[in-house]
Amino acid sequence: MTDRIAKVVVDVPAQETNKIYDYLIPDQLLDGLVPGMRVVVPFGPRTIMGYVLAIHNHSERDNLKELANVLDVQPILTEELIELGKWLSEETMSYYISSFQAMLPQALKASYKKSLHRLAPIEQDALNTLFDGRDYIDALELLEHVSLRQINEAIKRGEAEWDYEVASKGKVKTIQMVKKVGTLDQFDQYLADLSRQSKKQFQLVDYFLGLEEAVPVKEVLEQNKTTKQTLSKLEIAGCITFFQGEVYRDPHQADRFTRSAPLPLKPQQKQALDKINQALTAIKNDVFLLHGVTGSGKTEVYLQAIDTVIRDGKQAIVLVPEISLTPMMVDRFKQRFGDAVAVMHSALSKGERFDEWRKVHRHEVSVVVGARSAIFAPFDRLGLIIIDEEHESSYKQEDHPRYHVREVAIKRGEYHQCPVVLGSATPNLETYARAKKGVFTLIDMPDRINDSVMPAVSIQDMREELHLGNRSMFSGALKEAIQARMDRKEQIVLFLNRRGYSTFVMCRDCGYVSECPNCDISLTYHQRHDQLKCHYCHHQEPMPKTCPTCESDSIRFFGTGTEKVEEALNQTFPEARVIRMDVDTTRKKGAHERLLKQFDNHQADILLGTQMIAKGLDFPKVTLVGVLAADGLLNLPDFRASERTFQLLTQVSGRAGRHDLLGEVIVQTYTPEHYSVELAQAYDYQAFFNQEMALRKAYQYPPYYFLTLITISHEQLLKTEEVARTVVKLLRKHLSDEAIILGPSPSPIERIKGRYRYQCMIKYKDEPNQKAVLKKIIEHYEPLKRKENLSIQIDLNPQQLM
DNA sequence: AGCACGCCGACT
DNA sequence: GTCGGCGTGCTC
Repeated sequence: MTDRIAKVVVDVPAQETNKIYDYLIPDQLLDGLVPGMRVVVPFGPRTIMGYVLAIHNHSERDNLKELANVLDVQPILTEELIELGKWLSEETMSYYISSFQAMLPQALKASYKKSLHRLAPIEQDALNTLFDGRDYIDALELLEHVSLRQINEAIKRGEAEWDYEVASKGKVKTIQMVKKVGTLDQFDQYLADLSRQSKKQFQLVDYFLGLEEAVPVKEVLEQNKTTKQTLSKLEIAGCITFFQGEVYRDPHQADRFTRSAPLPLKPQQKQALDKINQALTAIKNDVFLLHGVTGSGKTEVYLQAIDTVIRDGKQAIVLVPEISLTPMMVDRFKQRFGDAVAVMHSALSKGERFDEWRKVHRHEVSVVVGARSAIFAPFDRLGLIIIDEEHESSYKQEDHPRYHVREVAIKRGEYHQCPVVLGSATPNLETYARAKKGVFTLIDMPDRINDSVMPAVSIQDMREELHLGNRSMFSGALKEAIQARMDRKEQIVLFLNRRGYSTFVMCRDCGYVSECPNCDISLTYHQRHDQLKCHYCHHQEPMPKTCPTCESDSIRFFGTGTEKVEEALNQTFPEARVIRMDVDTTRKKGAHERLLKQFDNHQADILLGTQMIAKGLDFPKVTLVGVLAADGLLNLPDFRASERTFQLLTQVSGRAGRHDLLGEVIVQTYTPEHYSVELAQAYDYQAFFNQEMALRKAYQYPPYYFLTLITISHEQLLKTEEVARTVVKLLRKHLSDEAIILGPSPSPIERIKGRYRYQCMIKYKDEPNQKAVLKKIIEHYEPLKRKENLSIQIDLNPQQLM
């Protein structure tokens, strides 16, 4: 007997439905249905989408319903990805459906349409006339006009029924194509019948006789300067045929890339490549940490390792942080591997993303370069996974499933027995610790390939500047350095980790600070629109002219954002051309690229920006990098603050003097004696690692302890507190005595979007019970979750403690 | 998450 | 008496 039970995960993201359902496979679908396909299934009174995880020959239950339909011709998940999805759900405590959705492009999500289907004339006149010649009415439209009762009565009388339509969201783009189908005889016959005036027809016959493959109709018309009407004559004669052909929305279509050849390698690059190649030939799933300073030539090592992989007939995934997925980076891969590369990043439209994904799915490419989600590329012969800038926080997904791409990469590496390469100048502390322990293989690349030295970093103590009477945001040294670059026609990059104009607005008379009504956070002034904005819930309000409480007019801006720096730059250096780059100036599609190109063409002298300019940029004429306030990150309530500061300062310094001109870095700070500032100045990763590890050990943080962060939120403060307290109590009771449970305490931002937030943290070394306990707690609060909109979020190995 | 069922108060 | 509010339970 054939297997006819499909094991299905249904598209309902809820605790109670987070299980695998059994369906009977009807005869007509039996042929060709395989695991990994999307299906349409009846679920209660409606019809929804689901993923087939397996096909079995028996079920624990009887009275199974039948599958309604199949949405795919080919499976969209491989056996490996099905297992990976299940693992991901368990690992992150997410629903199965959420994991599978996260692994696939948006375009493969289901779209649902509910409508009323008229089967016979309806007694109820109002309802009947509403149909007005149609047989289906959309449910939303329907309910605007008639009551549910009337509809239900019609259904009961058998005059109508609900119809649930399930379709895939994304569309495959097609264009009209034409190809030759006629025989030579047919063409001859056609020519014989033509009148001598039909010049275009003769031309077209000629054209098609010399053509073997299909061509877009548009192209034929353009090339022959004719019209569809004329072309159709040949179709009627049976010489050619029209059809809809699939095409890719290719965002890089217009670009022609000159292919690049592998560059000669320096000894340290050769050594690194050799080690990776060894693992490639041995088919071993080693994890390498490529610790190489900025400019050490990591990318060329990646490129050449991938080359080996491709020549073996295998495939490679390259992950880069979203922010550094710049055209420059993409071009480098396109130049080396041409059409063998698919690119996936968030700047693509949903359709474009879908098409890049389909290239991978059909194995038309061997390399994917992309941001986080590209780790799920449906390759079947994976030979290598590379994660560049592995310390980047964007590799952790911050909503369900809360996965870290590094862990997924290692999992896939195990399955395919392929190496994973993590690259960084400032590795994540946990990664480096694993490398030192020998879990990962450490490869050092300490030298810059062009033998240039790292730029000198000088620290400016802003407290001293203040004592000297300098109340501006530029230290004397920075001001001088900027002026010098301006005089020499060189370029400058300035970095400030805060957008907007001011960080907060305060009344000098009464101390009033404008705060967001929904979030416990002060509002940021944005000069451009003269508005106060909340960066968390996007609330905005006009800037008050006088203090709302005491009506004094001494309401002032405090703190500094990029807008204010821009203004100050224009005042201090009136001749300087400044480009400001932050979320506010790059919101529009393509703005990011445009601004960078402008700067590259030296249409500006100063590039001023937030985090987004810290990575991957490489401009030959930049000889000065200024960090306006290194303390911005340092004072955040997060145990990783020092690490982030060190990483940021090092990354930013790497932007200066990468070429023949000597670079200089100036870091302004109020805490010059902080070790992450001092050691970044000395480019001493080792010392930083040692010092930070000692602190992590003393304060019981990763990598010495694992963390779990639980955030409870609710509209009422009291309820939030109460639940948080109970959660902690339950954890204390059910976890081992070795687990350290902190809290509950208000989250660093106690209220966001009108909801109070409390958190507690578990620090542990080995807690095999933890997930089961957490699951129990979640289940216990399930009713309250539905009834009062309570939310309990669990983040295993959190990267952000906010 | 929907959706049905069922129980209660507010109306013609 | 009927309409519609929402609390409860189920979905192979």
